[in-house]
Amino acid sequence: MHMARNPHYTQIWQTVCAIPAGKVASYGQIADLAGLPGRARLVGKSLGVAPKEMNLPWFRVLRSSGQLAFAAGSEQALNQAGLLQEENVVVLRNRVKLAEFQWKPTLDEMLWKLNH
DNA sequence: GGTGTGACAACAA
DNA sequence: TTTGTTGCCACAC
Repeated sequence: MHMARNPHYTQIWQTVCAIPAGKVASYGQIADLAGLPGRARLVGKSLGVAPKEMNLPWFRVLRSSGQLAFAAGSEQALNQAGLLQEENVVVLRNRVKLAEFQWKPTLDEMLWKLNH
């Protein structure tokens, strides 16, 4: 019997869904919260393959620097910046000020996941 | 099963 | 600040 190669995508998607509107998280932070420390790149990949119907708040996931993952001025970056600004997240020069907008999950927000 | 590739992170200049 | 290097690991060929 071999497991269906479930590469933790659902775990990652769940975690991304938990980011509240108006807040952002880094790829590494999502990986950590999903129980996959050091797998930030897997987070990016899993967002890339996530079904659109899932309506994931993918745009709330940024680099650890606060930079958007897409190149400044690219269509994707402008789209992401627009979605963030709809939530009153300020994007300047393709970057979000993490000190102001980074999600800091409370203990019960983290425990919520365990009840799944 | 070897090789190249990421929507990354940390660090060095 | 910006750019390059390296570590990382699951996945697609």
